[in-house]
Amino acid sequence: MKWNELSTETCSIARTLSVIGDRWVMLIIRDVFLGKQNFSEIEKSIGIAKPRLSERLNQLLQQDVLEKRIESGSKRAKYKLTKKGQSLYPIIMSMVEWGDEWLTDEHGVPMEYIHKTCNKVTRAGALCDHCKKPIEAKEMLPKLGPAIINTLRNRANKGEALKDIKLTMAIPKSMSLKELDDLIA
Amino acid sequence: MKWNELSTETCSIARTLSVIGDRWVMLIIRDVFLGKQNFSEIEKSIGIAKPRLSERLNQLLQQDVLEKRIESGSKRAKYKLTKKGQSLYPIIMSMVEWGDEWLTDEHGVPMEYIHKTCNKVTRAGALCDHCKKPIEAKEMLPKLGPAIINTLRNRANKGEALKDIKLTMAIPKSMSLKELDDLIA
DNA sequence: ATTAATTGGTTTCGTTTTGACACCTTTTGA
DNA sequence: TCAAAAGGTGTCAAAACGAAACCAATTAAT
Repeated sequence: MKWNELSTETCSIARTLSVIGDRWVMLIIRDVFLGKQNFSEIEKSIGIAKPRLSERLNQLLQQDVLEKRIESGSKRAKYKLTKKGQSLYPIIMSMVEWGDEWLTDEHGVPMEYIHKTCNKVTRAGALCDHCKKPIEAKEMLPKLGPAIINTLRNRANKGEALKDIKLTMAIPKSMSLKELDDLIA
Repeated sequence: MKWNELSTETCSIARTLSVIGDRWVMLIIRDVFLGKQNFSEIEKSIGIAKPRLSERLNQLLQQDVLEKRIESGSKRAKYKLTKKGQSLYPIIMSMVEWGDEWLTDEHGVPMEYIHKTCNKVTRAGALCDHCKKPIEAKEMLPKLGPAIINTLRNRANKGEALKDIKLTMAIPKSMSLKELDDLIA
């Protein structure tokens, strides 16, 4: 698969990676969250080559993750997060969480975050939005959604064998061909 | 900055990206979560070039994210997630969440997930582990942790100007030089 | 038991992406 | 008013990449 085909996959992980699955993008987003919103601030902070930073910023503008805004009293633009960009925050925080847990050395964690709402040093947990209990892989039952069923059906109608489709898509291995067959019938 | 310097940054996001901040790694992890744990299954499912898959798998073995296990009755090894690998699940789910929200087309979401604990179709939310309320960027107050203070102090002791250190690190822009100075004193 | 197909790679090679650096124009600060 | 910094673009060599050929070990089919 090529880089630009990622965004057309019927998989939310692949689609998300088509936006942020790159060496630099998440570091840029991090900096913008931290308030570093000019070209050079970001460049110096993460040590990225200028042509690369330029490319990435334009890409993020086009994908509506960042927007360029000129504030009054200045002629220079700042890069700000759009709503879409702001909602990358849970991804950022789950990365912080994982890094804090698995990649911390004897000096302790790099940063702490105080949740102003409850005034405590907080770790963002992936909690179920219904029962508020922690979500773990083995407690989740993946179920094919409408988009993937639609894609399966289209490809089967074009004469592709179900087992070949299954091999090339992000479908739980545990799903049998019969189950898939019933779903697209 | 070069790719291999990422892991030594005093930033949990950068450190996490040194493991998963690559075109392919997260797709491999996704497949292993879905039960696709052989070389060819993964290869076919994500359409990665073989030498690349080989590289990435070895990298993940070395980083203790995956382990190679031979199950009884077979001579072929499977790639399984270690504890460290399993705890990438919140990152995966927050990516699913973002993709579902921002990159879904008219056919609806690719997959749904049922939380067996409460038996509902669930979305993983980033909730405060204290008050269980959603965490948003503007509700969080970043505070320098022990590791970053230690790094600041070391570099300042080597004669580097505080403002130059600040520029090259992931420190909130809002923090003044005076505040930093007090912290490392 | 023999053979064919599949698995899990490695090697080679041409193409693409990257980082470093020089260069340029516009904006800002002194 | 002049110098420095900001915010880029163009060039080029080095690194990373995908496609394809190849191979030994394992598994499946006969």
